[in-house]
Amino acid sequence: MELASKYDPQIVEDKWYQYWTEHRMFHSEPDSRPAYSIVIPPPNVTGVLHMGHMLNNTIQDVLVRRARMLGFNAVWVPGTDHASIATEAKVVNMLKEKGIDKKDLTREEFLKHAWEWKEKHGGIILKQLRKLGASCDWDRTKFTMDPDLSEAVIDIFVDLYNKGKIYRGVRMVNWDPKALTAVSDEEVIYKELQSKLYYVRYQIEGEPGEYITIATTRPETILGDTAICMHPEDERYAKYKGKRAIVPIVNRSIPLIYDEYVEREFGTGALKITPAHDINDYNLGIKHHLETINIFNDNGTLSENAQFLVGMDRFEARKAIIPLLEEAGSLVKIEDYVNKVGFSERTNEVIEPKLSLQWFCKMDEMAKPALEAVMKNDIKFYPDKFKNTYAHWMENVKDWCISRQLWWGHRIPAFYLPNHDFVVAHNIDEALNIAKQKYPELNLSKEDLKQDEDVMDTWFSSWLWPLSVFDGIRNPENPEINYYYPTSALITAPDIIFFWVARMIMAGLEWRGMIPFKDVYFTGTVRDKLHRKMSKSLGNSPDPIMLMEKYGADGVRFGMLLSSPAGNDLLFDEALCEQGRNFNNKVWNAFRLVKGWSVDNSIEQPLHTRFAIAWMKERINEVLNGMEEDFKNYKLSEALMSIYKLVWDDFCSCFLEIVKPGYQQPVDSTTFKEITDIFETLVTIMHPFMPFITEELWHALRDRADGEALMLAQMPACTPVNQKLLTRFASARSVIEQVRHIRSEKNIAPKNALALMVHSNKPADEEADAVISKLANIDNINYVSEDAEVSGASFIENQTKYSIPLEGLVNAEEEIKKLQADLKYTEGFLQGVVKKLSNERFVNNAPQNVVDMERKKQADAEEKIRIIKEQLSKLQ
RNA sequence: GGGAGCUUAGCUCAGCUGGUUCAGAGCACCUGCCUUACAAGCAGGGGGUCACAAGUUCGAAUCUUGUAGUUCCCA
Repeated sequence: MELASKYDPQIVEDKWYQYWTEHRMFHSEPDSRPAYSIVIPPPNVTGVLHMGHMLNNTIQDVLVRRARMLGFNAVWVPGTDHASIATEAKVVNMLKEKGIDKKDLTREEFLKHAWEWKEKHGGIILKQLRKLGASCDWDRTKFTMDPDLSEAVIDIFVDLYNKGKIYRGVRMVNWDPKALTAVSDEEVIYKELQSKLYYVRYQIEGEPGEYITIATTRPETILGDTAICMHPEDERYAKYKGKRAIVPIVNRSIPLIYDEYVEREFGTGALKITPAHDINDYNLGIKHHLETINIFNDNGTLSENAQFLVGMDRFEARKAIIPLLEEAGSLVKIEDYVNKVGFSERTNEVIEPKLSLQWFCKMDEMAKPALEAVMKNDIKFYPDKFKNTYAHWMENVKDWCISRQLWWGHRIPAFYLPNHDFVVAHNIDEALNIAKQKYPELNLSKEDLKQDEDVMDTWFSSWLWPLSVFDGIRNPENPEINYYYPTSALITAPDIIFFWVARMIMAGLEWRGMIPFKDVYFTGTVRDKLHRKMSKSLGNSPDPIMLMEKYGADGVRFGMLLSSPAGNDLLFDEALCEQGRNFNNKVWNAFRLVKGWSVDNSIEQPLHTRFAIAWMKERINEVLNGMEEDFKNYKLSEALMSIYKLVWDDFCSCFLEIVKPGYQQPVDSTTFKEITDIFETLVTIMHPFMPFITEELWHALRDRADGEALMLAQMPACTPVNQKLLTRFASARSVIEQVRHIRSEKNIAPKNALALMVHSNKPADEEADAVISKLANIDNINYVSEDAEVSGASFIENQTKYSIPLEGLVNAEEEIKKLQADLKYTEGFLQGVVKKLSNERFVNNAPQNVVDMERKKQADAEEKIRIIKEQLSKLQ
């Protein structure tokens, strides 16, 4: 069969993915082997594959595939989360397009639509992951709103409530006026904005002509002002103590208060206080018993309480209030100002601080052991710089607002009674029982109980993920959770360290008394060449599916991994995938070469081949040793690079060139078998990185039975490195390079054989010489005495002089020049070494081996100088 | 405003507890090659006063301090 000279991933990749899944090779069940488990950071069910997922999931797949090949019973649990806000928004939009308004639907009707949408459009991303080669155990696919996972979430809520760690209260929350729900602190993104600082004066009550001027970025909230605050030691305002001021436009009389919270240097040193619409003002309001006037509706328009501009959007109102202030003679001036404004992570709407009744989860107690687990390295972070970030957050952790004013999600299991009390229970029956016991006199029935309308934050189910996918909440003693938990590693992005990583650790410790994972690998952010984050709005993100079609999944995986050291941002460039594709092609062509050879049992194995095979095996062993270390430290890019060089530089450029038989000549059978073994070893090592092409070649190298697969093969073990063998070969290779260098310099074609003189009395290394002869195309290696005449180009390798007789091709003057330059350099080098050695303090203080090293350098340099001088004297 | 990190060849990065590579890799670049696996290739080559300044040391890319630039996190 004729093999194409270009590798085509398209015809290979789907075939093998199907093969793996048909034989259920990704599936895992607990058994006697050690477990290796990873749970996928569940992507948003509405999501489609983007470059961040590509990076993240490629890494997970590499780790899982490698673990499998190291003899672990490896499982990678896939799934999605229900993404309350995003999904609900999608469903609302879809309904809108159909002419249906969410307001006209009951909760049940809406949820029916939402589930339909989820079944039809949700989870595309999981299908896309297959294209990447992800070896997820698809039989275990989970969704955060599956019945079992949902039950676990309710259990946890009830448990925490009963422990007093969940409470309900009125607090200032981050309100998203577009999604019409509260969001947690972590879901607010602060951005710097160019805005304005408005200076407005308030008349002092009963003092005509006396004013206090404040500065604000939000003049529309003046309508809700209930105080003005100044620093108690600010002399400018001391005279107003006990007085009141008049709020412009609404003409409300408000107190002047004094608090050290105020920064005297900022603005005018006088601060207007709107307790309903700013967290700091809110705290001051509590402290000074101020009135709270909420002037906004939930959607961000002004309410009746504002009295003016009622119904107008807050940003419109900010403009519209200016003429009103001017009219009232209150506007002093407007300055440009840069400030930070919070935006909703999901909707990108400006967050409105809002007082509302929400459910909160207490964090401080749970945070303590979770912090300790990371600080004590029970859980290791890669890279460990994220420990700092983690510690800082954990030490300053605030209670978690877990209620969302949405329908899509886990409904809060709180049931309200006619007397305004409530009970928390797993279901309405249990709630009724509890309520009856508490209030026997009320004679309650189910109809009297009203369940809370809100759902929980999506992260309130995700934080249970490592436990709940193995049913570890409902059945804490089941064999699966006992076997797979704690998971081996978590691969995630640093931007969800608080959302998710920290809370999973808390949950693991709270409900299982055990950390949820041993290692956390933080990937970098995928950015474009201009260092910009990839985003839909910028349109700078390539479509991963298209990329895989263009370069092959293996090529893209290679490209993603190669330049993504842990925690470092990946500046994505298609050229990286191209490099991956080229590498695949290289491997493919190496296979074509070997495949094309005929085998002859009757011929002997040549000397150079024997040496090359011994060396190649040792090089592989060396790389395996290095990779073990790399994986221990999650240096995947370095592991991959070492394979890349092993395959390309050592195996293809060097090894195959040595063992390659002459044109249309056969190869001996011993060599052929050894080469096949080596090739097989190489694809085995490469497999976790490039599963498709390696599986294809593994099957092409030898006949395999149905059901056999490389992905189930064992990774070769490594042994201590035979450095001597490697050095011997490296020296031969260096001679080859120098001969080639001379060829290149003198324009001697590779096909013209040369003779090589070795000026040495040492015994010949026949194997090495055979290799040199083959690769440098030397037809004659002669050992001559050290001081024999040199009639051509020469070089020194490892204290030995080599020369190539080149009649008429060598210009003596040029040779002299080169030698003189070399001499000058070596003498300078020697001088430095001698200086060091003549420094008594160095000789006395430096460790013995360092001093010895310097002595050896000195001896080597002296010897080299001797050889060069000798050579020069002959030429001159 | 507070905190953390980063700054090594054109680009992206390695360089562990200071003393072998007189600083490494990949890509890019330059030169010569369509050599019968591969031009998605082969062979050869050039390129960095390790951000700057001071200090500790016999010796610093590696430790300390400061300066500048940059990224991220928190408020």
